Amino acid sequence: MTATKGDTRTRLLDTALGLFTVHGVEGTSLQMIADALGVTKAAVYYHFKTKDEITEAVAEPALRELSAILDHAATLKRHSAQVDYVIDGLVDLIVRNRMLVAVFCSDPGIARAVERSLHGEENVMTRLPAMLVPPDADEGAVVAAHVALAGVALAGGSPALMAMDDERLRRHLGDAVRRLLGRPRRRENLS
Amino acid sequence: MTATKGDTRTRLLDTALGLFTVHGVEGTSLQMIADALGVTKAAVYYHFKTKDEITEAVAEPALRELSAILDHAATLKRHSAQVDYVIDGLVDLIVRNRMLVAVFCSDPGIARAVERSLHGEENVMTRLPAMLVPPDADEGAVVAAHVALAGVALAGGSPALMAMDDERLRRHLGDAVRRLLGRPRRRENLS
DNA sequence: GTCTATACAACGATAGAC
DNA sequence: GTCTATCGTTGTATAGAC
Repeated sequence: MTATKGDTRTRLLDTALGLFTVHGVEGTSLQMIADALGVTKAAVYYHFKTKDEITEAVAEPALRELSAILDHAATLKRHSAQVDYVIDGLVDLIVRNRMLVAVFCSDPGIARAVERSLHGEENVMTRLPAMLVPPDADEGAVVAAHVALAGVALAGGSPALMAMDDERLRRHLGDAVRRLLGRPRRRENLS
Repeated sequence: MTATKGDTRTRLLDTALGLFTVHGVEGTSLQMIADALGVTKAAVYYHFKTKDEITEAVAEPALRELSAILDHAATLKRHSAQVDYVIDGLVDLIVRNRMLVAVFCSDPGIARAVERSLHGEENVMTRLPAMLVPPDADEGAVVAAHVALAGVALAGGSPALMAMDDERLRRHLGDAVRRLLGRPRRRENLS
């Protein structure tokens, strides 16, 4: 909203994300952000009332995208189509934001941000697993879904896999999730 | 070593773990630990030179156990036997330390501790995935192993699965990892 | 050896002047 | 919208009492 009002605010978020990826959220002080922007700590506080608000704002676009994926999946009729859509969307989202995911997965601040996530709706982190398991799923399937979600997020940001290019990582992660959920693998056109 | 020397030191670690599980590592100050023990901040500082040293010491027993599992697995001849042993041991270790895993997975301090992990040996976090994939594994298998490890650790500490009893969680997590690695499931005697 | 007292720089955060 | 000044608290550090 408010159209093109954010200039310094946008610069601030870009700078913060850059510093976060280098030093981590905890390792980045408001002073560092202010110095990098050429302003004072108090100037930063004008745009954001708290440090948590900054990390929240940095992560928001990705979370909003995830929420949109879930919303659209919910409109699909067949459950298998829903699962396919969510898997593809989630994997793509993670791969596209690798560094961001890597930084935020190992930081308690982002966990807080996700908990009271977007627009007060029901939490994204509870909608996700619920969407991946069929309505009549047994306990094992629920655990498998949690392993798949946690694993794909953390592995996607893993330093050991940073060298792999997006396309290959996307395919491998998708395969892993589908195997875990006991679903047939689709579109095996390449390789 | 040094036999039964640690009284306050042990109490301190117990207290710290308790506070960590409630407020998180970052949310627990040395002051809180000192107050809970009825001593001064400086007294805490006598036993540990830094806060990182405390989190490291709290996590050390579990990391040492994990290292022992890898050491013993390395002595087994068949690769499949190694994988089976590591999976069972890792899953059991995680389930037994659920809260600890949950707390430490979302904290950058523990990541630092794990990095320069135990006794200067080669890192546990690099030995683990290497042990799970066969020597001639393709790229997809490597990614799957990372997903399995990250997923089982994070899912094991997930609040959504806290209600599940140890035995069932252990079985489901083991099944998930084996399915992800494309291995046949063993000992399906119960259920 | 174990602790208290005290101090310090840096942190997140606030109030108010320009 | 940005500043200076200041607050309380944090992690870290030293000196010295018992």
